[in-house]
Amino acid sequence: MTQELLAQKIVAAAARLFAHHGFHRTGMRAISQAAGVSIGGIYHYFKSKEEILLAIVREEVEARLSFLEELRRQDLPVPEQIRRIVEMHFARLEENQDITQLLHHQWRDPSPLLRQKITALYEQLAASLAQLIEEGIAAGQIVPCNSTVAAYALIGLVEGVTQRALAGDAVGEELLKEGPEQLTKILTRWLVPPQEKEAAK
Amino acid sequence: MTQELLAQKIVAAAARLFAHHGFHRTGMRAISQAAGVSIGGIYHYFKSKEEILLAIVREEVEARLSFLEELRRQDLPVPEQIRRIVEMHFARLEENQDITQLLHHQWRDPSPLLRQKITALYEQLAASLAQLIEEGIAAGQIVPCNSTVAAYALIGLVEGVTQRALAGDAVGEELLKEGPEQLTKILTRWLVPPQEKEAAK
Amino acid sequence: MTQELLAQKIVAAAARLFAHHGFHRTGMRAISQAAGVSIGGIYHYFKSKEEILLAIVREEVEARLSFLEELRRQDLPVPEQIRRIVEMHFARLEENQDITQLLHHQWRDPSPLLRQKITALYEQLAASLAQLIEEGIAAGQIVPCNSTVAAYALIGLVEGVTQRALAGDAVGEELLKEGPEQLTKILTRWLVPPQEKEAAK
Amino acid sequence: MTQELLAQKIVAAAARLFAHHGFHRTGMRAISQAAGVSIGGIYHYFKSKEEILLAIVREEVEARLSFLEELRRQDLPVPEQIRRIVEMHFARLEENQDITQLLHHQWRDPSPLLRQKITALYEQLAASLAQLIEEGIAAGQIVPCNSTVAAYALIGLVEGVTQRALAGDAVGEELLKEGPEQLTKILTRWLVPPQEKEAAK
DNA sequence: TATGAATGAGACTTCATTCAT
DNA sequence: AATGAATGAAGTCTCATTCAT
Repeated sequence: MTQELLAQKIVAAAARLFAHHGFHRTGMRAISQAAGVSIGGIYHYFKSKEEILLAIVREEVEARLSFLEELRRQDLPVPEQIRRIVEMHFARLEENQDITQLLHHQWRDPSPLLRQKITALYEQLAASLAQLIEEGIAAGQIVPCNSTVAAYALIGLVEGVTQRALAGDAVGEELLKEGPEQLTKILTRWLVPPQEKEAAK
Repeated sequence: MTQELLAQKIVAAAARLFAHHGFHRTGMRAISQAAGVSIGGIYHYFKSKEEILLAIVREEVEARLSFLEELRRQDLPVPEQIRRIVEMHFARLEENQDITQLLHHQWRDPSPLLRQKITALYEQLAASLAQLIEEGIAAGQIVPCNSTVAAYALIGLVEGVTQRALAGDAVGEELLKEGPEQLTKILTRWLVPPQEKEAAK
Repeated sequence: MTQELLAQKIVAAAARLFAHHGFHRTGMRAISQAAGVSIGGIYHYFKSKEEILLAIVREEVEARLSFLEELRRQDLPVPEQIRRIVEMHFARLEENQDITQLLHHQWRDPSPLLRQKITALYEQLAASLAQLIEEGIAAGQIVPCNSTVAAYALIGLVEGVTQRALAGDAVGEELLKEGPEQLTKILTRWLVPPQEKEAAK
Repeated sequence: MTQELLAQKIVAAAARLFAHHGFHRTGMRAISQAAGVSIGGIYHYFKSKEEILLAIVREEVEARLSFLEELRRQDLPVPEQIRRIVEMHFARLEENQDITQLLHHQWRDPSPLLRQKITALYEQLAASLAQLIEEGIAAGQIVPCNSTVAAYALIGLVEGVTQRALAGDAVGEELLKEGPEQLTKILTRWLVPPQEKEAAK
């Protein structure tokens, strides 16, 4: 219990520091101080600095995967599901900027082995989205297209906006405010066939 | 003259190494060997390692900006311009994966000061795209929308696919092959108003 | 009782690990796992890691000292006693390579204080041997010589062979097989006066 | 030139420290200070701390090997050759205690890989001695015996005495003074056949 | 101009030891 | 008595940068 709390504190501290200063520019000393643990203490919970990053990403990916699964159980129309995914993304963004920021682009930095592991995690998200899109196509709720391309395009589309939104300046705030609505519109135009749009009205 | 050639060699070597191993994991020694210059020699052309990265990004951003400017002079319909931008992106991808890969995501790694500089460069691209979109809206060639959101969404959309495309596996090849066509379709559905689509036929 | 058993297990585990990986390269965690005790548990029986090594060496030295004492009580001719010492060394070698290996050369590794303590133990062995040799000289069973030099030469002679014998390769096996007999021959030639040799026939 | 001098200084400093405090208890910081170089500087000449030890041992082994080769060219009787080897060993001992002390027993401490490398070097010495002994046997100058056993026994015999001789106490001084003569006597009795002994008179 | 030896701060990680439970 | 989480000093090594040549 206490142990898990400590691990949580380490992860939280590391996520914040990684997001602000980057993975390499964040030292174990900084993490240990931010988490209120000794340096050695960190190594009881994580075998290495890279493992901390892996834990952060894994946690976040798994949260999203279970969100997707739960969403799917509700049997909503696929366009509505996608709308909710975008909403979730922005909601999570506001409550936890650090980790969200980390999730996407930090994984170029570490060692090849870790990059590979993180990519594998990330892939699960894309695969899950691709499957969702294919189901939508089969149900006539989404226009036929290459679902793999679409999945990565969808992820990139949302990320492209959220990344910039987190800069903390005026443009960022605009994107944060307008983002969800605008993106939903874009996605509807892109993904939903005309007759479905009519029906959606 | 010789100097500029050497600087080019340094930039090329550094770009390749940064893209493959990351900024921090690439040492000056490795760059100097790959470029065939002495370590001291590098410091005649670049004040620091970060300046090399800055030069790489600046060069690439400027190439794209001048491409955009040239494109604009041709007075094509905006959707056609966007199509060509996507094409250009993929073309450049194939001929120079390293720098393209670098352009987008490496900028989390370096120091805050450099990050800021690179972000500023990057912003120019987004601003230019946003302006193009607004012109398209004004001309009725693009559906009305928040041009800033749209610009970042557009960039992210393309990047989301190209990032994954560069992994070098089977999925990557599929994306590389299908990407341009699929993305053009997506963009047409998203950006072009129905009546224009008819006209485009 | 249970305590002593545990202490024995710790000593045995530590001896094996020290012999295989060296004193410094063996961690308390490794010892605790190999002995099936918790780290804290080890500290109930030994004040420090160095005390474990000291205990190992002390035990081994004392075993040899009592062997020597018992041998002396049997009133054998000195050359025969020496022959039995060599035999004992090789016998112990086969049944407990680890500790034998440790006994001789590990003592350079630890701290000055411990080195001194181990050296003192070791010295007892040499002194005992020197005394035996002097008795042999007095009895005319051993050629006159500097008994101190002879004692250390004798120890080194045997160790030189056994050290190499423990490498585990083909040469090692040869030495292990030929060692006792060859060494006995060498020692006879070296130590026993001609007339005694005749008598020994 | 300067470079080699610096490397020599590093080796000398490291040898002294390794001999006095042991390999593991000697830090790179200590070596750098003792050698008057920065820590980083050491790494221009040696890839790692272990490479320093390897260089020390290699140098010493090679010095002895070339001594042996040169000795052999002089076509002396084998017993005389062996006498000179013992003399050389003691002479080198007095002029460079540190390295001599290191040569023999430090190699249990480092990593398995290094231990293997050092053992291989060491083996050359033994092989060279064994060959010398076999030549002596063939020439009737040495009593027939297993030359491998004899070589390791010979090395151990000398080492056993010199190791103890280096302790710096009264016993050590005695061994240092009496050693060469006593050992030569021992070796003559051990190795030289009776008729040769007569002849040697 | 060009070199690369030298610097030394700082990186990650290990480890013997302690102590609250 | 027994545990093992926690400590933090010290370990080896890397690296961007400098400067004498």
